[in-house]
Amino acid sequence: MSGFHRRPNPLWGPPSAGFKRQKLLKFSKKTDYGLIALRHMTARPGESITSAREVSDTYGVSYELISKILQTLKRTGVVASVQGASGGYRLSRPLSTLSLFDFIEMLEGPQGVIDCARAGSEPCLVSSSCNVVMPMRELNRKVMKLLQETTLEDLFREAGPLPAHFLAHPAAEPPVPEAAAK
Amino acid sequence: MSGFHRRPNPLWGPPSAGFKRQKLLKFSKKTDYGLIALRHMTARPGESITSAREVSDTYGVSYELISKILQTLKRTGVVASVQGASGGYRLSRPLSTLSLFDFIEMLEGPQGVIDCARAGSEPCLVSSSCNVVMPMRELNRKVMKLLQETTLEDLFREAGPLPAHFLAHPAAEPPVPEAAAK
DNA sequence: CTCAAACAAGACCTTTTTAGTCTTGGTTCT
DNA sequence: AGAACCAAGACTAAAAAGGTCTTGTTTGAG
Repeated sequence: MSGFHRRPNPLWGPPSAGFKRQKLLKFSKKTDYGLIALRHMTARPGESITSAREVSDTYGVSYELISKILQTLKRTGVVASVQGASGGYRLSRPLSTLSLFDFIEMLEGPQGVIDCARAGSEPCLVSSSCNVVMPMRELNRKVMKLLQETTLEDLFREAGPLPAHFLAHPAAEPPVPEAAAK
Repeated sequence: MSGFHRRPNPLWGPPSAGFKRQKLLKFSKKTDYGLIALRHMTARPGESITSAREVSDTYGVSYELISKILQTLKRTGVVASVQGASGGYRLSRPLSTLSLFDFIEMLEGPQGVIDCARAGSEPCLVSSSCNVVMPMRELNRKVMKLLQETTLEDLFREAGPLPAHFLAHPAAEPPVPEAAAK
């Protein structure tokens, strides 16, 4: 071996402050985009229907992505879809009845702090007498409770009104300088 | 050299039905193993020193992994290390002063619900007037508070005493039926 | 009655993150 | 001197997440 390759490893190594990304309670973009979409829809009381394309154009997120998310939300009964040319999505239940907990589970699957319990023969190497699982469950319960007590309405109300330029019709006047160039 | 323990390691086992993995508040194994190690150490008041090898052997987790974690914990002042043949690690502060929040941050990095900040030129597509960020921050604050209010001592106390077979000296009597074969 | 715009669904690819292994070096007790 | 530690980092493999592409169906408008 000729010498040591001293490549900087961005993960793991660096002193104390080299951390890169947040985790814990970091919802994936599904939740993120889902919230954005619902927020957008609720903020336009006049127009009860919103297309995935509109959300995609307004916020610059991938059409397919937002599409999938809205489809999931339709399956779980949060929105209803309208087929056809001038179709789209519409809220099908008041957001005051939708907890953040439920919303997240819809998009990200079952939530929990620990998943020692598995389908395999042995649940987990240490689980049979794992001293960590039990107290974690308790913590988990508390966090979940917090999420259950927060409705999307609460969340959006705290956020204040949607800025005007998000409400403008994309067709009416595109505020983005860059042309679609399609 | 036929190397190290070839344990099956079924932690995080096979894909379950439907959703594959839990997220949200799912700590990585770092936190998991870190807790196990600290728990192990606190449960043996007589023996104030514990080697990484001992933890690794007792719980069947990779020696290198647990080693790295303990090294990190040393860097952050939770444990102190003792070099040499009969060296190891020892708690260097009471766990009643260590919040779960701090512990997790030590091992996983800064925590938070949202990271709109992107590596690109713009921080985030919607961040400048994102209606979702603000209320999320509030939620985040609550969750973090919960983690801050829980100390590792609380966590372990709730868990009850460590089963006896985890306390036995590995050298004294190996409780595992399968021989090390090396 | 055709076309454009929308929903619907799923296969596929790319990147990032995580878990785990390997190597080398240094310390201290016996 | 050697065994049993800690210490630090590079490297590899596997998994997850994010994103794209493709194909099909419905429906309103011209």
